[in-house]
Amino acid sequence: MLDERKMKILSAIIDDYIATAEPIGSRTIARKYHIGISPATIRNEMADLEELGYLSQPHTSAGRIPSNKGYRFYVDFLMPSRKLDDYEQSIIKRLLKKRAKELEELIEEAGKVISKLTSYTAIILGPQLESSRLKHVQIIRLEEKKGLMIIVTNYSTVSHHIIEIPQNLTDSDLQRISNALNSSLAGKALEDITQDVMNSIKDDMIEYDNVLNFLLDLLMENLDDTKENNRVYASGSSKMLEFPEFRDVERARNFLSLMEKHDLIIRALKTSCKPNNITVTIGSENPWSEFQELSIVTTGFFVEDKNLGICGIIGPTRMEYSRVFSILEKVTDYLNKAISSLL
Amino acid sequence: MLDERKMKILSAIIDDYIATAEPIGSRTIARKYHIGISPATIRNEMADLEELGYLSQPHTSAGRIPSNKGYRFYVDFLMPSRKLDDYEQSIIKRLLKKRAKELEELIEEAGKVISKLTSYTAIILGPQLESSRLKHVQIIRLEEKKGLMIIVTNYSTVSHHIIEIPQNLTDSDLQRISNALNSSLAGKALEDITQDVMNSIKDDMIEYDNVLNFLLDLLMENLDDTKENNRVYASGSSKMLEFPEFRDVERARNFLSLMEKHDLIIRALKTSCKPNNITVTIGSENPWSEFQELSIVTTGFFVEDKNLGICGIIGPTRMEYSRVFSILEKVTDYLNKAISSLL
DNA sequence: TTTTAGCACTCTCGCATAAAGAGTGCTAAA
DNA sequence: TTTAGCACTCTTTATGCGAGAGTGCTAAAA
Repeated sequence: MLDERKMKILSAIIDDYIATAEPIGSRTIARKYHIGISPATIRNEMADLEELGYLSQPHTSAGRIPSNKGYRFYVDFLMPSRKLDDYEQSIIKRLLKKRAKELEELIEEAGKVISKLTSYTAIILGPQLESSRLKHVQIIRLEEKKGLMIIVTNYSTVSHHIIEIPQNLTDSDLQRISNALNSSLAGKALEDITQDVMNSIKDDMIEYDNVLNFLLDLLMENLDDTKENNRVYASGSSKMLEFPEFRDVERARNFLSLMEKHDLIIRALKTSCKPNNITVTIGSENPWSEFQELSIVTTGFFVEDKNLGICGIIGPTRMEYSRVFSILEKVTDYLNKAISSLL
Repeated sequence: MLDERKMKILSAIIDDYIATAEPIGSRTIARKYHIGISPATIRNEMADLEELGYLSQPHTSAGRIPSNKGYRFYVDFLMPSRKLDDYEQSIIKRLLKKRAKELEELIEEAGKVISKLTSYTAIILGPQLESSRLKHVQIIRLEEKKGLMIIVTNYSTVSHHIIEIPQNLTDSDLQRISNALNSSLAGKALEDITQDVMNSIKDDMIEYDNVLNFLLDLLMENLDDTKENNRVYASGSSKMLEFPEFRDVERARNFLSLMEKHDLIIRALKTSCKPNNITVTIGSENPWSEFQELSIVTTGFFVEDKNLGICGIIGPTRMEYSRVFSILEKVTDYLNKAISSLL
């Protein structure tokens, strides 16, 4: 563990580097942060901190910048906790006031708020509907052979699928089948609706034997679609180009094309996130090379204590962690409230 | 009008500039394109072309680059028409094979194909549902006071809205109201469903007088929502950073943040597009300053001769117009077919 | 009259050199 | 243990210079 003075110096260096993106020298520390020791002493301490792996030097005669280990120590022990200012408060509060009617809207809105307030890229994953319960399923006829299968969950998400209707079914058949499906499936968690459950329905409705297989298979398929609706809401990626980290076009391009690879993002966020806490993955802590120079901050959002999705922020490792934490915390807090008031 | 030789030279310069992004000198023209005259003569012609406004010079001792007027002339008169190669053909054909079940999917897919093949940003606007016909409307109860209103058009688009259901309505009331709405509204174009039409329904169903107003207002509102579903599908904007035009981060940032301003994009595309032709708006031909350095190529896509939306490409003014035209033409051609086979 | 060769001129780009500035590490004194 | 002093390193910025590319003009050739 570092002693008091080293921590003070490390903290000052990281704060300054986050603010300026320039390597920090001993003189700067002595001048700006009044620790009461001379640059020479600070230099010695800095050499120690470098040897311990918390700092590094871009070249011999430059100042120091934090290493990933340095950021990690900062986030875990040094980072000041921070209150939201009035502006941030008011923007976040509006989230709850918007009174969105559907979950997706709300989630998208939350993403926009996060990217607006932090200037980093907001990523939201979800809603993950495995643990949601089926509220309603209905088949409506549109044409002779074409129908609409509608699946509503208790989280107020609706998904619809255009399906083919077997020839010989009348409207009242469809209604009866819908009713039967509802009475046996409504209230069940999506993840619990397995092939077995489906089979037991078949036994109850032997009258429709010939067509039911077909419809149940369709329903199963559509439920799967609904479940794995792992949508990625990304917002504010163009703002990232304002950071000096992306002054190099090649880097900017890499970042932007990474943002278009939703599978990589989903994997990285899921790996990073422990839903109940706010977690940070700093640079090379992330196992995939695409994220080496980036940090990911994530936390889960919930409904009825079930993890519904992940709120995340992707930015350069030189990130204003303190600000990001405070904002992300508050936004998910409000998002949780907004979601439960939606149901 | 330009004489034969000037056109040859202008054409050579623009072709070369589109390929290399470097100013072209008289020697290059003489060497690469065998027009059979010496650099000195070409120089004279180039000076003329500059005076006429078709070319410009970045600085005194540089080669020439095309002006907007030059590009315009090129697109209107000089541009070679071009056949698609096998690769392009096969990618586009897959569009039709995909057999998407819904219009939105299809449109999104078309956007991806365009951006993949051109490397420019694809923008698709639509579907515009004003002229679509209502195929089905239904209200389903989800809870005591909560229901789902579903609107299906003859273009197979589905939109749903969670609504509040007046207390005193039974399920069979809902069904009866749904039926009544269907029989009086189904088959009508969305744009023809006006307040007057709604009022005449009220007359037919005086029994529900007290709640009907409320539901009809909701329906009206939701129909409006459905109509103005002016979604922007943008795809491939990160690829644009590969072009030397965006080697400057500031420009790249401007471009990317423009791509996030969907209202500006909608306005620009709508202004630019004459649905029945493929149209180009080059640089400052676009009235809004944000697009000064960009060109927009657009064309409409249709269903049953009704304009359903706009397919467009946004790229630097130094765009491979010939390639873009051929691809855009073919994609909308296939898109039109795919849409009509969807119905 | 049109085309071309020749040539002086202009401007950019790359490169080397130099000076300035920032910061370090080491040594020796406080 | 801390600090002042100093030599040293490395980057950044400015400057100058030559090479290269391209032009416009003039005068000769076709």
